[in-house]
Amino acid sequence: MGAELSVTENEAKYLKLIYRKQCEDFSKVRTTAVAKFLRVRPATVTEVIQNLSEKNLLQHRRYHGVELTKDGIAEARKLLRKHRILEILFTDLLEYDVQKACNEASKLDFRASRDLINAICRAYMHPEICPCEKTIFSDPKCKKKQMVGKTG
Amino acid sequence: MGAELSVTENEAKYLKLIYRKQCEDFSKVRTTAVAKFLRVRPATVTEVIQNLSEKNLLQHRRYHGVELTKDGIAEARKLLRKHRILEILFTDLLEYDVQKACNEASKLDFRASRDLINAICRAYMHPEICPCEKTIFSDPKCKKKQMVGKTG
DNA sequence: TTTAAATTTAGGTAAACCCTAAAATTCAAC
DNA sequence: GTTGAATTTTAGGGTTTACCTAAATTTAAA
Repeated sequence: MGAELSVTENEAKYLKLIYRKQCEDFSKVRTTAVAKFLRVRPATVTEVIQNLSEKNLLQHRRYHGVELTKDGIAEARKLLRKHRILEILFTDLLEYDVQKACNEASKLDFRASRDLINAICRAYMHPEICPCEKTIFSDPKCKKKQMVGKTG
Repeated sequence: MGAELSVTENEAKYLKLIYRKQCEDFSKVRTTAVAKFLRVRPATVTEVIQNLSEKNLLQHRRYHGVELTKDGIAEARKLLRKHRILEILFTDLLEYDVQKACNEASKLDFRASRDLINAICRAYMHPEICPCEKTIFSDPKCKKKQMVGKTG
């Protein structure tokens, strides 16, 4: 819970990847696999993992892999929420296919403000799954549109 | 025309600013004014200007200000097209006010792909002015939607 | 012509990412 | 159990980006 240091865009990329592998695919996160996927050297992956660990977003047992902390999971979900809401926008409004939508969303998700994402979420009636069927995490600050006039 | 080096996000910010001041407001671009606006020191502005000059995006006469080159103007317009198309999206779909739309667009414009912008452009029927009444530069690759079936 | 304001140069710092080479560790096959 | 291949980590660098301060330099207005 310590004063959380900010995450860079690159670190965010690792966080999303780790979350998806670990929490959604239930597979082990291997340094070499991550390195291959991101086209960097294993030593680079270790370094980033150590940085994320210093920011208390994951725990790292040398040679034994990583585990996201509570904060790490929360951060990853915030990022994936943004990512997936953007995917909804791109498939819906622009008729992009899933792959293309995911690609574009990856370029923008980190930069998109929480407010912007919530506005898009509202415009699309608070979707609960993204085009690839993954769950879109909710944001307590994302309010449904106010009804005007009497209810019923 | 030389093999154009890529522009960083920060340099893109300067380019947009310089274009707006010089080509749209017809006012002189002063180092100190830019520094004040971007909250950096004048020496920093000079440095960035020198980098843009090395990339052939503007000409710099020491102590006498800058002038965008053909390439610089083209690059600035590409960026401002992206910025303004995003503004259209945010004011239209999300009912953002001009100020808010501009803010959010500034965070994303540099990262948004040409293809994405053109898809949004199409979805909004190829708008020609942005919410702040500035012109949206056109992209020759941005095709109108194909009509299906017979015309007329 | 002087001098205040604006601009540029010189010489830094820090952070973000990435690398290679070498060392440490794991684990699976003997 | 030992060993050796594969994996992972450490150590020590490198580059780029983006900033800064302090000291020149240049401009332009009084």
